Amino acid sequence: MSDENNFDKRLLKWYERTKRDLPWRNTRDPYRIWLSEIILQQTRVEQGLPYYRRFTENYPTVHDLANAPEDEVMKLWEGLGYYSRARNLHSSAKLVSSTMSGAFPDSSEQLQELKGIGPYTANAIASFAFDEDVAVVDGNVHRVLSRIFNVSTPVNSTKGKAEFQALANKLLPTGHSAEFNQAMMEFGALQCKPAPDCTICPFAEMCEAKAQDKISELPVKERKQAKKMRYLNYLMIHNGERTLLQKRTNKDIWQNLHEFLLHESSSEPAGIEELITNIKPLQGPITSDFSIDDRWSSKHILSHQILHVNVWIARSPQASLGSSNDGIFEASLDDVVNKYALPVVLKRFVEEKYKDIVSQ
DNA sequence: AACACGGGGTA
DNA sequence: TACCCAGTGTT
Repeated sequence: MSDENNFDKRLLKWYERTKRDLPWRNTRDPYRIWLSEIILQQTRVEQGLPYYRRFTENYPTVHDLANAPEDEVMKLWEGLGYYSRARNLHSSAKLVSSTMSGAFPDSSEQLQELKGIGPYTANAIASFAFDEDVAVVDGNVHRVLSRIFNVSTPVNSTKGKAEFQALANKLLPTGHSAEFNQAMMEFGALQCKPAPDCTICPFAEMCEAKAQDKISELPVKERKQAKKMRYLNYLMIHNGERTLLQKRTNKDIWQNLHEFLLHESSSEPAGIEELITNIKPLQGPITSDFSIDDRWSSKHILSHQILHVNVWIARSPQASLGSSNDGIFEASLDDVVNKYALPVVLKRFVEEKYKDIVSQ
């Protein structure tokens, strides 16, 4: 139909007039495009931009990233969230650097075999770096297509995923996937926003959702997930110079990030005694000779849970704090700030309290 | 198909 | 508060 035939021309015209100058649009290097796409998963351009600059500066090539220590990669990712992205990034960099001698797969299908690359990212890299005729479908594309063509199939259903992908592929002009995909996402990000100004929209007169006054109802997304309440109670034992630290390894939030000795509970702990009872190594190789200096509390609201974070600051007079075979180790306070990646809430704690602790 | 996974911006 | 963001991996 004619509306659909004109769609790409109208979109590209808008794009040429409105597009932002973003660094990953000025390269064809698959490595940099891949890096930008991983960073931008579920992340706004403005938030991801400084991280992209940091990574390309520290790791100009995939080999540089592959050869970096994992703790260093996690530290560069600190504060960006969804930390499995950083682990998969590093893991895939090693694979590409070694077994593929630095050359990324050049098709969407093969790209999806890499950890951290799903349908969206594979199509993005394949189109931006290799001009493959595959359409990207992300949150922006859902908004744009559901509204202009009045598609109310839930975007996160199996049927919806197939439908939006097929529609986007149909609209894509052969041989121009890179520009078209950039334009679709830019249009969703700048014009067809969750609460858009339709008075300046180039599709206003052909937009089916606008004609039916259904802009605010589209796209349709099925939701669930109630917020969970968690109490993370930390004991920070230090001697003014070093402190005890451990790395999170469970299938849970903050995997591979560092934290102090932890006792998690489902309600506010009775007191420090509860921590001392429940943190196992305290009965063993960790020194029990300490005094509580201070207590710091903070409520951290995440998308799917509310974290009550309590930190008891304990000073030990002993030169050695002890350690154990439970992955607990001594780290200098300097390294806690500069070397190890911490969850944002603990990073905030350190920033607030670091000077107090070292000056005692 | 349903969940888990972060942190920050916006209305 | 609720929703959203250049989504992916696991169960």
